[in-house]
Amino acid sequence: MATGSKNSDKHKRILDAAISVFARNGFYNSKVAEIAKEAKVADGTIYLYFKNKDDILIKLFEDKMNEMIGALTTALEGVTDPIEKIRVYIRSHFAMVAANPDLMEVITVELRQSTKFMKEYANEQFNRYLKILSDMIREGKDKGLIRDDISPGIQKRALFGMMDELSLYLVLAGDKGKYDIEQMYKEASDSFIRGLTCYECNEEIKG
Amino acid sequence: MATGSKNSDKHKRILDAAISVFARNGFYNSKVAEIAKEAKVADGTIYLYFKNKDDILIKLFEDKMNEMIGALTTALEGVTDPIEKIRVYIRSHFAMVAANPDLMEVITVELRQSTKFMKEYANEQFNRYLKILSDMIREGKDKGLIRDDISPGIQKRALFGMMDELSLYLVLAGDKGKYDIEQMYKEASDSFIRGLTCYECNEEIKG
Amino acid sequence: MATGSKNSDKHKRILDAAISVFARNGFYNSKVAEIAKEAKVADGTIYLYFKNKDDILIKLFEDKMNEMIGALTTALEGVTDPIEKIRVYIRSHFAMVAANPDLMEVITVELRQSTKFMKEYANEQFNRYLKILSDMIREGKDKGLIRDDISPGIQKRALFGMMDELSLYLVLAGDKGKYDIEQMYKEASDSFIRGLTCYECNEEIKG
Amino acid sequence: MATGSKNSDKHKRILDAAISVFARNGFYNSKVAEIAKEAKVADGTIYLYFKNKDDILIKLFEDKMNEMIGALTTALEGVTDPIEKIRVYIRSHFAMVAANPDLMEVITVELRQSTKFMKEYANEQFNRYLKILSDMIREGKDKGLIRDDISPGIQKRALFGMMDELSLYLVLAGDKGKYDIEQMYKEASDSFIRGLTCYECNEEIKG
DNA sequence: CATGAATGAGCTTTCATTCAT
DNA sequence: AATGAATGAAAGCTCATTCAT
Repeated sequence: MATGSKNSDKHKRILDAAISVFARNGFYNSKVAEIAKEAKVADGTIYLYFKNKDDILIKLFEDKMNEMIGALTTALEGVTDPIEKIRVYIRSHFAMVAANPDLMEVITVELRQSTKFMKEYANEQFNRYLKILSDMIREGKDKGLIRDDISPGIQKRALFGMMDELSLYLVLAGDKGKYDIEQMYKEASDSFIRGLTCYECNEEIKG
Repeated sequence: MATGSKNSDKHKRILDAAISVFARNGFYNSKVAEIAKEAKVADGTIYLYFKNKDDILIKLFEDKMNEMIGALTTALEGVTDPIEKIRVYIRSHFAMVAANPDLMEVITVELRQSTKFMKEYANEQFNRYLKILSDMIREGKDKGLIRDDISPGIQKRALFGMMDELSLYLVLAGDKGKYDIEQMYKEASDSFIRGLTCYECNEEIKG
Repeated sequence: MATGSKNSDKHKRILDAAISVFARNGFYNSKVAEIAKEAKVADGTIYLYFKNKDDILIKLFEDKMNEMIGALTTALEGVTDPIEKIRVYIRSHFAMVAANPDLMEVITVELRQSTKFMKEYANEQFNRYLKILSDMIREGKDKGLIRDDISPGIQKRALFGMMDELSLYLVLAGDKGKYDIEQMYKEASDSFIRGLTCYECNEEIKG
Repeated sequence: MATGSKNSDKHKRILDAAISVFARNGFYNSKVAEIAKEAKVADGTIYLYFKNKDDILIKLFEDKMNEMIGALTTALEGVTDPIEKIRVYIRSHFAMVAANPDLMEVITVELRQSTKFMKEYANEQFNRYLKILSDMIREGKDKGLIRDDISPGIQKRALFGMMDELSLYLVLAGDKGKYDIEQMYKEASDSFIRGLTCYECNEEIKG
């Protein structure tokens, strides 16, 4: 009775198993039976909680994107400086990678496939996530901290693409990678922010 | 040579068909039979030119990555300024997207799936491609044009990730996108280069 | 008896639901869960009253065949003329169709499938039903009202087959049918009886 | 090379196997794999010739109904007397039963299930078949050989229903049946025709 | 070299049935 | 007796791959 999650326990177990299995094999090489086995439920049980195999992935994205948005929103609470917000985002994204490598691998690897596959579905959450990024940049522009000639709509994607690729590297390289998260955080945030902010560099670059 | 071209004709037709089919459906939802039909060859003929379905994707990457490396190398010929080289790369990458949207969609979308799937195979070409990027950055450092505290190994991925995500947007948005390639080129190159180069911004950022 | 009615209530509800569901989908396309839902009982409850899905159909036949035999017996009470008995049967059968189209659809459609499927089971009731028909015919022969060269064993099947097919038509055509029950009754009974009885026609037919 | 039916051989083998398997188990208890095994083809081969399991049954009906219509049409060639035509039909139907008991069992048993299941499909052939019967009866009326008060639309169904049920009995009883085909033919044709024709019986029946 | 009919392993999904509550 | 979540066997169908022609 302490845990009212008697049932939803299974929902979570299936989702966790799916993350692990998808990370190991990729979505298309994963078998529903393997997820069931890892979740310690019967094959059929999965279909009590999810419409079909696709639905597992979709719900996985919706769920986890929501969590990521929540975590990011929490991390940004009390941060007022837009530039600092960008740093907080980058740090928080890398922290996610360190804490949930399997999940991040799935999101990073499968979201691409799924950008098409899920055009109709989970993109909404993804767009909400991206919007947080463009909002930070837009706010920086409004406050005069970020250059006028910056387009938040382009830079949100540039930022996400950079983070996505660096995350993929971290996740796939595992412990064998040359770079640690701290170093990546520093370099990614410094250079990206410098790119958005420096007014002095103009002549140099254009000249 | 007369017959040689007859054969490679089919090889090329299969590869071109694969690009179109993979772009339309994704690798795992594409059927060998559909590729055969689009290439106007028999199903079995494909297995005279490729070991199996995976092999089509692998060879596709090797082939096209080689072409991209060649095109980029050609574009870089005569360019000596490392900073200018980065601009040339960005311009050339966007040009590829405009000229071969299907191909770029396949590479952009499937390379992720395949980074794992193809760990043993085509990565070699991909790494050669990435190395061109880190070489440009390292050269910039050596010439004092790029900051000392920049890691070419991290920045090559940051740069590729940014370009990959912007390309994906262009490719998926099609004509409906808000941004044109020219604008993206300008903004991506300016801000990325600014991020690598500006010495003056240090205090501002750190302070 | 108070609790007895509570129980048989569920038994009846399940049977009624089964009639409606089987009529709608056919036996093999009907789901136990759908019957349960329509009977407003839990899936598992069905297995307190029936051994399995097959058993529902078997009991349905036994039950309803019994009712039909009862109804027919009642209708025949006081009728002494064997020829009139045949008329009463035909009229009573069509009346069943009009009053319980779903039930008659199930019996008419599924009994075939089930003649095999139920070879061991419910045939007993069906044979009792058929026997009423042959008894009427035999009685007619004994009384000299029906021709000597008629085989009750064949004609009981001919009669049932005719009624079965006409019922099927009525049931499937619904309101859109061209013929009404009254007309069918008249034509079916007149011609069938004529076939059994006419002595004068012999030459004509044989000649 | 004599047999150009190299391929359609398989089509026929699958259909023949389906008849035998469906007759043995009924449609819904038959497995595609069992049909494949009996036809000595691979499971997948079936799907080169038929869209799905349902389609096998549908095509089976279309095919065999066509054959039956053809056989009946041939048998009727040169027969001018409508009454004789009815006899020819009855004889020809029983002959089909004797020659192809499995097929007739499938048609007889599954056509019911399928009257619903196939509402959209093969009914066309079935209706063509029925129409031959009503045409014979109508012709008899026109020539004054069949009573005025007979409805061809009702009697075609009565006739078919009678034949269908008698066939079912023959097919299911096998050799154990009490009646032989010759006897059934005589009794079914005599009494059915008497029912349609006798003018003299009127008073007797009505009175 | 080319074909495409044939193969059959393998996967998703369904659903009758069970059993802890 | 009643429930309904959970089970897992079973089967239809797909599609990469082969091979006789």
